[in-house]
Amino acid sequence: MKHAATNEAFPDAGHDHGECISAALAAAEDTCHREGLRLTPIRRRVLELVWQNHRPVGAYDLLDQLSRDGKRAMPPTVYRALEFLQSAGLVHRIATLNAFVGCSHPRHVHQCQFLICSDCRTVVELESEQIGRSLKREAAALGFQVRAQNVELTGLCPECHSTH
Amino acid sequence: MKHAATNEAFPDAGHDHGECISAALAAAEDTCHREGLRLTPIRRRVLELVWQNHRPVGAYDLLDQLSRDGKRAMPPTVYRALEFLQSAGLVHRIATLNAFVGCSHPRHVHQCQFLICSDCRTVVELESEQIGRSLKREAAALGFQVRAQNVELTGLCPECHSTH
DNA sequence: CGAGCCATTGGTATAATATAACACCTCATC
DNA sequence: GATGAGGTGTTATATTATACCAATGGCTCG
Repeated sequence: MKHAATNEAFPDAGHDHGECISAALAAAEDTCHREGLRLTPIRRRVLELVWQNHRPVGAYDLLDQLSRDGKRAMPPTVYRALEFLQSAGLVHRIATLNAFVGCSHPRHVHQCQFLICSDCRTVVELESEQIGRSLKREAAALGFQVRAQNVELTGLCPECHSTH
Repeated sequence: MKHAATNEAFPDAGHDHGECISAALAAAEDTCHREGLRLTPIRRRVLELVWQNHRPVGAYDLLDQLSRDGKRAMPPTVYRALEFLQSAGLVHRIATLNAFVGCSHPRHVHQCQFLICSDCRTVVELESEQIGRSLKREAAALGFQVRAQNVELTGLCPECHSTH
């Protein structure tokens, strides 16, 4: 899941995205095997479609694309696959967009923060332990016990920022 | 907007919620007057309904309650009021719940983090400058320019935490 | 083997959330 | 008294998500 020559977090236009996809699928096989989960054809296909780029995809977009595969699919099919993939940590839901992206760090549990470019819609997963801990700490100071974090930052990615 | 004798952030069951509501409405009058915005009867009423408690309310719940006022309301009415209130900083949208809460600190612009109790559904607005800055800083390190932050932490509030 | 069980999928229907588009009204201003 | 902007009423529809039931397929355990 290398992006161009630099080690920028943001995928540049020229990166080999096929590599992103195959890495994601390999990691998924891996994870599911390790955890005794079943990466069935539908689930695998949905994951592949989610990874078609680094932008969040809506469930109904996925549905259309699945249908184009030949067998017309119904909403529950997609939502079930997405639910599985989410619970397996392979896909994240972007709540502010009602859409889904592939998880960039599927091989380990993590708390992450999303950087969402409002221009090109690219999403990058920031993985700051420090922020995760700060949030927990500040919440704990009020007696609140955090179970799940959803952090979504909207703004401009380097590319879109520089061209405006 | 005092909550009981202690200075806990979490409203306890016994707090005088009428005071929360009237404080919120007063602050709204204030803000709108200062900024040249019109707090029309509908908008005021929606704000009042949003403040009926410290839990997020869905747009269609608000709609029902508005309708109970006598004049049956249609979705755009509520959504328009909510949009106005959000842009005036008087109401926040909780994306993970598709629901709305009154803003606890309407008198100044701020970045906030939501603590959402998954048990009693109470939402508290944490207002940590430090976290806001950390997020910006870490994003900036990747060349990302943050424009909006949406931070939602789900877990157990002190009350629900202690009774389980 | 075969009975029972559970996870997965297929499918219908519907729920829940949100917006587009257009008509009308009111008020401020020119 | 025309004009224009902001607000509201209303109809229709788009978008996102789930409830529910039937059928299938693989699995274990006796």
